[in-house]
Amino acid sequence: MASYPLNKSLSLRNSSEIDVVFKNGKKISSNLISLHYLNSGHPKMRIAFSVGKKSHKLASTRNKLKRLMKEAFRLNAIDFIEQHLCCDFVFVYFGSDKVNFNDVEQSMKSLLLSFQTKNLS
RNA sequence: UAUGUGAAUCGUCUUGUCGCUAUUUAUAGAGGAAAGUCCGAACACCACAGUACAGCACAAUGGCUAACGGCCAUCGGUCGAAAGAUUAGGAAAAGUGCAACAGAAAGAAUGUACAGGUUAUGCUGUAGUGAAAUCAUGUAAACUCUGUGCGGUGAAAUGCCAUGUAAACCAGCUUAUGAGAGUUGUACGCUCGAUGCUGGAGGGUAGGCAGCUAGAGCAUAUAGGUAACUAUAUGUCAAGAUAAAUGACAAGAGCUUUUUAUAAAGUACAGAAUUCGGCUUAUAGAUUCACUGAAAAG
Repeated sequence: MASYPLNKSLSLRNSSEIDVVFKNGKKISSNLISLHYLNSGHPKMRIAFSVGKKSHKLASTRNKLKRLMKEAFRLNAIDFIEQHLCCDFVFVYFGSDKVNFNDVEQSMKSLLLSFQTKNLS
């Protein structure tokens, strides 16, 4: 199974830029995850993952959910990355604490699909 | 033996595929609590830290430690049949406050009954309530007193680089006879000192590097000590991220529960953020050692 590496250069790190995405960007959501995105004019696309502190109090569960999202994105986003979009993406998880990887992956797939169709039309 | 008590340890593992972070490109990569941020330090800056008051903490005796409000030992109190557990354990003849219920009354009080005594009252004794009833007593996890200790801030410290017209503009006040600033609550003292303070209107940054992982380090052995702990020798280097790496999937094994040897379900608490020593709280399950001998059973 081929997949695309997801390293430090692709991640969106600056907190103020993430705030900008939340404020001015558009939003799509599936059953577990929502995606905020903004055409930023930055040469590379950049991605961040976020889990709310209010809904998930323990740091370890937040950590786990972020990793699950990351993995789901990494395994399913090959076509997505090859388009070389100049966008910033922020994925926000709002589901419950107890999920397995398959659920997250399904949700991520449907989210990416809906983004594609919206973007093409 | 079960049960009980105490101390200590572990807290899933292996293989494959795909990935993440660091850099030496080959290796390494989350805990016993990484948590709470409750104490004590290292380190940094402010007079390498001053004085007085205020404030805070602690409190049997002896020891350990870099230090402590921590730990160890012993004595006393309380609980337990025992092994053991637990203990904010100085002072009430300096003063103030408080003392449920009961009781006339818990101190600006002194009632009732009986007896004694007296001309009579005051007075004396006994009874009853209560933990305590008259030179009161108890209480300091009430104020207080005594003794001892304590300067502040906290890696968002601090230093350097970059960016920004940034010492821009307007009004008022003040000023080397000292404005004002400096990290102790107040007063003093000390240091710096005109690039000052207040208001208005307007604009911009909030990024990087160091600090940042060799340390009161870890393991083993020997010696001293009842112990906490200390000394010596040998070996060893073991995460360094910053919207924050340490992951996902598949297969197998282990453990627990249910069950019919198949099989099914479960496998805690929880995620480093400058670094150490403690305390407190959360925790499925497993292991080892020492000790006790009440009731009940053999």
